[in-house]
Amino acid sequence: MKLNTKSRYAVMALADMARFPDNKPISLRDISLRQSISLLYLEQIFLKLKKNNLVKSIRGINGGYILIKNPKQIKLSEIFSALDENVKTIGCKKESKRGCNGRSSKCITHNLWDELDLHINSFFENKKLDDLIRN
Amino acid sequence: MKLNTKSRYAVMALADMARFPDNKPISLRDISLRQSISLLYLEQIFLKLKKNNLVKSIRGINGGYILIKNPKQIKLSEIFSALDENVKTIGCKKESKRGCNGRSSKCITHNLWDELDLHINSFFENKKLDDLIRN
DNA sequence: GTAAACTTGACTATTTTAGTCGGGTATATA
DNA sequence: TATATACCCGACTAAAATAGTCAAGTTTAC
Repeated sequence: MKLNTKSRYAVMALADMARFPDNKPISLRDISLRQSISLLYLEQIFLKLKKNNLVKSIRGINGGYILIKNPKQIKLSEIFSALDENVKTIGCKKESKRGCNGRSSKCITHNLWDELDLHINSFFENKKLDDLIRN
Repeated sequence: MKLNTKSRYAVMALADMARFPDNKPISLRDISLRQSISLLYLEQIFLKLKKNNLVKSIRGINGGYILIKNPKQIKLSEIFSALDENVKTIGCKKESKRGCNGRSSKCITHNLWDELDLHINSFFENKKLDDLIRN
């Protein structure tokens, strides 16, 4: 069970940005160097973050990205959903409207995964970006 | 973020078994049919469950597997660790003794993943096989 | 003795992951 | 106004993981 690198790097990168409270644009190049994340990969990640209104971009020299919201208000769950991460952590195979695993009814473990899902989502709902940088 | 099928099927299969309180051996063929899981795949899974003392096997005709412990006492965490599922849900890349992502110190998100890990593990520690079949 | 059922290791197609590549466009500053 | 910096975007790909299958057993109840 693993979260993918895109999500992890997104959190890392945004946490990196959150450390600088002034509103200057921060370039991906700087984040790349500080956090040891491939620049090209960061670009991919930030396009999604931008599309989902977590950051805004300033083009050109001295450009970069700026956090749109206050780190105290950015939930980790927002970051994951910006990256199309499965909000559902697990699911039954070939789940149709009512069935699991190709059967016609809910499988024996169906409610379990729903519960786990809630459990994990609530963790990410309650955790803010700002929580990461105060340690 | 997904749990793999081996883990899911293991829980399904054991929950299936737990529904029959008498101590008769239950064949993988029956579980396979009831839960729509490939027989060959179940065999692979049950070898691990056996090695880790969650079930015992009876060979020959009318054979099958028997739960060793009471379903009230079987934690889901035991099942996952029997299948070598990463107990750690997430980790930093190239983590060395003290560093993450190839750096010389803990990364900015390190503690976050540790916390998430605890959060998820406690869910599986507290959930018993028996909880699944009383619904 | 034979069929049901467990045992074991090796193999493999498919999918996902974790990126890279190439070719843009916008803009601050010299 | 030239140019370097930095964002923009879709397509591509090597490697790893996943989700199984296959072959060739052994054991034991009937």
